[in-house]
Amino acid sequence: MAVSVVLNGTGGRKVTVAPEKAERIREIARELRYQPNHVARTFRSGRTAQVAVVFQNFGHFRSHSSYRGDVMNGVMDALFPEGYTLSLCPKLMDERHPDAISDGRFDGVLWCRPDLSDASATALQHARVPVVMMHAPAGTVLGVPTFCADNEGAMRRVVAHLVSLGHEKLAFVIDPVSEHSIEGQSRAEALKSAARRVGLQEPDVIVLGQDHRILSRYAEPDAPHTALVCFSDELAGFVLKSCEQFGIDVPGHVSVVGFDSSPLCETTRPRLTSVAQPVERMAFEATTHLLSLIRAAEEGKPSQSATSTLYDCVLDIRESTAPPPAH
Amino acid sequence: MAVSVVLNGTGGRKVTVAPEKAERIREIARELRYQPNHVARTFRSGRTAQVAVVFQNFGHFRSHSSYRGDVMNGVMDALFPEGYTLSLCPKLMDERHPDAISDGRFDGVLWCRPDLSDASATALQHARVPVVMMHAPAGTVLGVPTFCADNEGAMRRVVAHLVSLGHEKLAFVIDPVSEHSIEGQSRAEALKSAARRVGLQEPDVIVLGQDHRILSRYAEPDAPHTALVCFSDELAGFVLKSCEQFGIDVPGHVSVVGFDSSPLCETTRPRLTSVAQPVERMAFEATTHLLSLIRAAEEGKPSQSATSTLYDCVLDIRESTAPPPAH
DNA sequence: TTGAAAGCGTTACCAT
DNA sequence: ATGGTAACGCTTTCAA
Repeated sequence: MAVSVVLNGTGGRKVTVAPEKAERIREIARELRYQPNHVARTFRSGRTAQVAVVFQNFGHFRSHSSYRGDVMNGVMDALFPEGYTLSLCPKLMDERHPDAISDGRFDGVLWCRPDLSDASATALQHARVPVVMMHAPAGTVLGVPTFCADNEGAMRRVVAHLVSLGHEKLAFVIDPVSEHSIEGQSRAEALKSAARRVGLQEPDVIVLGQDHRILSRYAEPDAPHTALVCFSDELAGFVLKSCEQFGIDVPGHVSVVGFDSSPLCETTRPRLTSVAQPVERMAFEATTHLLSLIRAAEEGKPSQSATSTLYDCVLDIRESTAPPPAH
Repeated sequence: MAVSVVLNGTGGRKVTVAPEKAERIREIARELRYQPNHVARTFRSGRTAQVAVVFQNFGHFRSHSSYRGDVMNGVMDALFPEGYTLSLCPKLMDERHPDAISDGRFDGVLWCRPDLSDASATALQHARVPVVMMHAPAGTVLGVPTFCADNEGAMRRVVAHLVSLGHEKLAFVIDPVSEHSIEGQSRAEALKSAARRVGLQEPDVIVLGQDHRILSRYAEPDAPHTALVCFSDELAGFVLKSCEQFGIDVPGHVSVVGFDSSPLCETTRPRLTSVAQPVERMAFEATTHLLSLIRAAEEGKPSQSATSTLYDCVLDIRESTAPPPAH
């Protein structure tokens, strides 16, 4: 009816309403406290103006990590000025409902969860809405653009720093959960390849579960490694704590490097040297790209081939790295 | 049709379908990659299974404060197991669209934004969905339940701590934005009343904008106050920085107390004594209550009178408080 | 310029 | 047991 035209400015822009009638409509609407029903409009138009964000390791982000906050800041900065709503949906977080992606609720999905199962991968690939991934290398899922830290470059910087201090025997430390994630594999490989580049022996990969006794040997002069490069700051934090318990001096006996350069790094003793990914910027640009894909899809444009973007990481050098012990 | 019954288990539970037909339906659905349209179901049922959270001072939460993360953790812990989706909506964050609350998209709203304008207050009161507020004293908006820190109790603890150290001249420090918020007023009043209780002179209220020169006098022996109780950790952090610039020793010349006991408190020099609110628990319980209101409304139960819950705060004593300087 | 009608996908109800 | 029909609120198209 005319009401729709007057109040919501729609109506194929071919319809005009007499000014006085329009005024009367507005008045009555005010009187009745009329609110256009957003769900009905969404239903009719097929446009939800809503974007979902899916996080990895959901429970883990209760820690002091600022990761989730950084992602959300970037996402909101991209979404809100464009009028999009951000949605965190339990079904999407749960591996068991992978095709909730395409249930019509979301115009697009930002998938920050490289630990994907086969079912999720299939669902992502067949999603009826645009999807963008963070923290996954190019081509992880066919047709899905990726925004990822340059793990190779990051590990080259880590190795350069450690080598400049005199280290030769490195190890990569990872937790059993992340071990099988794409990002975990990618960082482990990147460290190995960076070490190879400078002629170092290949770093070992240490999977560190509940039992940290393996760390106890690092006080001894014949320790197998003098520097531990950790998958995350959180893990590095646990390593520091265990070292303290075992009477191992960091960085005197062994150097420790984290990943993310979160606020946690400033609170540990010693303060933690760590790789900084520009998480907020990655999230912002990934989301912006997602919006452009959404608009293209709405205008019926053919989907372009998937792009992939790598982000340079810097090494924030703090106090947990130093020359290895002299023999 | 039968399809609805078979695939979505609905259909007034009076309808039955022959097993073989049901199987055929399922098969075809699989073949077509059929996905029930969630928007249509929402439209039809009027139930969105979506709850909105509205934050205060949106821009401010880019800081190291863990506030927003704490709230979100509590909210998600309450929502996700019940299958509700969390939504952050730019319209709700924006004062100009207050009645987006009732546009049908949300089954309920958690309003963490005591800095409300008159328009928002009216919108909250007339909302067609249940609303719950955090950080606002009882009765802030008629009919809206509140979940709030016990500012009175918190300030009594702060005063007790400072008095035990020997302080007599206190001030409340607040930024110009928070000054007019309900929570700002409430904490200022709470400090005054706590001081009065123990026979201290009434604390001054210092509104601290960009210009911190007013702090320079605290190095002098006749400084008007020996302890500054700040509205937030963030503000306290700025105070610490300015003090350092002016050569004022904290806690030697003046003691500083924050509010929130966020991770920031561990990173400042000296580490910041601060009041801890159980933000995550508050958010969890507020959200749980919201869900119960939503269910009651769905079942057509009359709305109960609004409850209000106060949360005990503890004082985390760190390094920024000490006895006042001897004259 | 205005009004009437169809349809989006789902589900509840009521005839068969 | 089965399947047809109407309705949710909105927007667009078409006819008056």
